[in-house]
Amino acid sequence: MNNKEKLRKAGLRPTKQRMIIADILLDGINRHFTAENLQNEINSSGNSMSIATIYNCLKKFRNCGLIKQVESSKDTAIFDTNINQHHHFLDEETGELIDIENQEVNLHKLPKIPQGYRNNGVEVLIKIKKQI
Amino acid sequence: MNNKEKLRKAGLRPTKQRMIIADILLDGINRHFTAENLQNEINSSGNSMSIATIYNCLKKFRNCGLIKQVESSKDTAIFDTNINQHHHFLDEETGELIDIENQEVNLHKLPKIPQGYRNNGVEVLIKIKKQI
DNA sequence: AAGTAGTTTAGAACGATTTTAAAGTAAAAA
DNA sequence: TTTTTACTTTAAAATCGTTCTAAACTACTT
Repeated sequence: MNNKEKLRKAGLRPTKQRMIIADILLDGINRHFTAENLQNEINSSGNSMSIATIYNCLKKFRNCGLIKQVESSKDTAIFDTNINQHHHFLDEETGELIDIENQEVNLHKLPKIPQGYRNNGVEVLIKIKKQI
Repeated sequence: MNNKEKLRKAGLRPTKQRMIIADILLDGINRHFTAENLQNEINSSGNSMSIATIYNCLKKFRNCGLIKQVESSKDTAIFDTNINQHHHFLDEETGELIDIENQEVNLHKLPKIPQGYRNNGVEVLIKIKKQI
């Protein structure tokens, strides 16, 4: 399925700007990035667009499940092109994130989901620190 | 150990402002809060201080391990008085966090920590969604 | 071809957090 | 003690990521 079809399927009108972003993000390669990182990639690709459009697009893509947003207490939002359930190492000092494939973690026992809720995904974060 | 001793032990000068905050936070009760929540509690206790002091103090307390900061992509930093390793349910729609005791989760298999790093704590986040 | 609903844009606005630099305070030294 | 020193607090300004605004534009439908 090409990117135009992916956007249509997600209910998003495939505008010029969204296609530029889709061509960068939806290439099957897993990566973490911020809105600013993406803006730089857009510019390097010879295109340009308003930062508001980039934020709008990231929010739409995320809400449609085309990308994920990583849970992180950094001051800048971090997005992830890996939309499969997976986990992360986090170096809290640098903010660096490293993917952990889902099968690398075995969650043997999980607590009961609170009454009236359903499980919507599990994320394991292993905080790591550089050894001296 | 009283709060003055706790601050001293953490290498923090027990100033009037830090004692006010310690008296609110270090009472052994587990809770999640933002800087603004804390300011409201300070005000309700008949005290007051600059918001800059509150942020400075939260950062110092966190760096000393007296409190934790929760990994969350919300736009407001969330702190946690529960400093033991534990986990959370997160309702992504409301931002509500619910504690999960460490023994409620059994991490059977963990990936190898990257070369040159050491494990600095594991946090499991179970995202939950209200059922319709 | 015309209509309409959704999208992009630059720039203003926003809100959480940090910085500034001056005044204040706790601890250490004399 | 008193003096000195280093640390802390403060209000206000600044910063920075992100969102809003409202006007211009564009994709799709009729």
